[in-house]
Amino acid sequence: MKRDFMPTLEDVARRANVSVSTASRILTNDRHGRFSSETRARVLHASQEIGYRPNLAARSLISGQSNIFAVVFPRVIDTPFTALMVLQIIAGIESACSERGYHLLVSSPRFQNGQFDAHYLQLLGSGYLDGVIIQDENVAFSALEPVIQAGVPAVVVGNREYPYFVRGDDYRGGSMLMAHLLELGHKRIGIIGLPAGAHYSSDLRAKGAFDTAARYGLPPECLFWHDGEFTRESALTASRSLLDRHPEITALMALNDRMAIGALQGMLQTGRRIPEDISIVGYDNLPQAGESIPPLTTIDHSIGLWGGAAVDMLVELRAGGQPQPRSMETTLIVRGSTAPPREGRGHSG
Amino acid sequence: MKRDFMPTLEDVARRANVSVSTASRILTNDRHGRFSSETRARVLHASQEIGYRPNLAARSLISGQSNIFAVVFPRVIDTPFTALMVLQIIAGIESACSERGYHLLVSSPRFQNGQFDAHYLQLLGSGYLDGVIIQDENVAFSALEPVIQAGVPAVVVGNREYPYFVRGDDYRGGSMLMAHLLELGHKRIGIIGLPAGAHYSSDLRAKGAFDTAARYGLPPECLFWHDGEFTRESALTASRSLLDRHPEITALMALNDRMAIGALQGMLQTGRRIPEDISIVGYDNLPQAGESIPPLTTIDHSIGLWGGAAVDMLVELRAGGQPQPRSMETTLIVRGSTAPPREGRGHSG
DNA sequence: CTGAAAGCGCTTACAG
DNA sequence: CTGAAAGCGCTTACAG
Repeated sequence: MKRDFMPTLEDVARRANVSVSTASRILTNDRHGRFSSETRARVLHASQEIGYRPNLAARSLISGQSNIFAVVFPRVIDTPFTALMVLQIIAGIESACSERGYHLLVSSPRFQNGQFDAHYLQLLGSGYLDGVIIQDENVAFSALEPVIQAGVPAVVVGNREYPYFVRGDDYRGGSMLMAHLLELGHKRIGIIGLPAGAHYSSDLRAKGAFDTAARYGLPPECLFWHDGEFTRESALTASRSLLDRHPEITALMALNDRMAIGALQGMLQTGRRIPEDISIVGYDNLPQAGESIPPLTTIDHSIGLWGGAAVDMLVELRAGGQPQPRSMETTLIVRGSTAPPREGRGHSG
Repeated sequence: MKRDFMPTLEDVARRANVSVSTASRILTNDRHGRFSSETRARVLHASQEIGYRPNLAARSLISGQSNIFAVVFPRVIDTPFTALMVLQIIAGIESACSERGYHLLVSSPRFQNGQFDAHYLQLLGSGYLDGVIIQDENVAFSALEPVIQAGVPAVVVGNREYPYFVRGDDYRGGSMLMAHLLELGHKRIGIIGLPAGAHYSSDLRAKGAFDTAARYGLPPECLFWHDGEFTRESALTASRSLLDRHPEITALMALNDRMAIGALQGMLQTGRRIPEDISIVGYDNLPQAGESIPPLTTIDHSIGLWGGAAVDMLVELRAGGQPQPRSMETTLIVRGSTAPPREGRGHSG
């Protein structure tokens, strides 16, 4: 099953007429011993000639390091690999890993019967992983817990509590969105987010929004909540039912871009125009947010930079350091999906 | 750096009062020896108690198997990890791997200075990989080549020539799209695809389309080609310039859905209505194709099933079998983006 | 500056 | 049915 002939260190050594130790030291740039440049050249040359590649399993077994990081996105609320948000992050991680000489494994563990699948647990305990970058937003259970138990260095992406994290400022993002709508003059606002208490980031964004409404003097009865599932479909439905029940709403705040796009489509289906009849805002600033018609007002929290930051932290962690957690820049991006409410609307309930 | 205390087989053996060999055999379900159910129970129990997880590096070193597959999408024409098409495939592969007990590594090698990056080559020669699922559509150079050289079992996804593949029928897909437009009555058709001779699948789709036009008696001068890059942006521009130069065009065929969506947006920007003023078709049947307004007429080639099929083939290959390559079902999905040309249009040039 | 040797944690003939 | 031993391909003290 194995490739017919894979040259080993011994082959290199023999060919270069040195011991295996010497070959190993030269090939790994060991600071031990200053080999004559002649020896060094011989080894390098021999290695080249026979196409030597170190066996990573052997190296890993002896050194306790695999040069493999894993990115884990639990399969729960969401189907991770088709969510653009997740992809943006993975793309950044893959680039950074590749630049720094790490390989990247992807894992999307399932949670059932009170625990994560055995395959995931086996991976964590296998010694294969030098580190894990993990999104762990579900309040009800933690995919990070088994990582900690296994003693694998971890960096969290998002809002679960952990000393090493990369995240945006979700509270502030929610705040900015609400402030933007209020300053445009909206007075009846629908909000679509995950059920309260389920998801760290969604909760924070919502809290930022509610607190800000209060600060601006808008009573809670003027905010209309509808549960969503972070998917386009869920918000398509949610937006329609929200406006069926509360036609006085003049602005819709979706707690991610995917839902904002769903809401936009839902509103178009009812014949409303965006932003003339209703304003819509999202969160994440996915590429898609700029491509919808009209383009979405949303929050940018620099997700393209998360992957690189997370990998850097993991590398530092492995080197025995205590990396600073990273709160990424979070800004409001105003585009065409928001405008003041039409005259005579939004001012009385 | 390694977890402080990782129990080994020896720990299990000691605790269960058996030899390491016995512990190993029981834990790996070796058919060698029929252990007394009492011994078996003791070992299983001990293993449970101390939370034993096999060290995969050791296992891999001795067995020559890692239980790791890699999915590789070269970073060339495209930025793989944000293309939904790629993601659909990866999602399928990840599920299938997880079900069958394999871990999944992702790699997106860069091609420069006439070869792929060292990191990729090192991975292939490392002995870490039990198999590779690879997309290798670029005519100019091959990411599959080094895989073969390294002796790693491979399955190709798409149209590069190789005995083990999973793909749709791109020639037939291109054919069906063209036939659909011609039967609606279109006589001046724009086509946006990758530059001829660059990309296997794009070329086949184009060839299917051109051949079919000829078969229907439409002269080649009535087909207007514009190079694209498989991205939304490229088609947004391409569609506009195509119609600037050839306003007689009544239908646009984009060789993937992403470009079809770009074309749709490009046409909307010029004030055209879809499908009244111009019909648009895509390829792939991504979820997004059904969500645009109007939804896209496109080709479905079952990409959700590709991952599972590819993993199955790899598993069979590793078992010494000769898996049948798979041509996946390829069908025309007619939606709202196509209609007959308006009266008096498309009939004279 | 270089080498012989031990050992990482497993699996698997080989004996019994 | 069970165990002692060799060995997978490396790295790294320990000697010289």
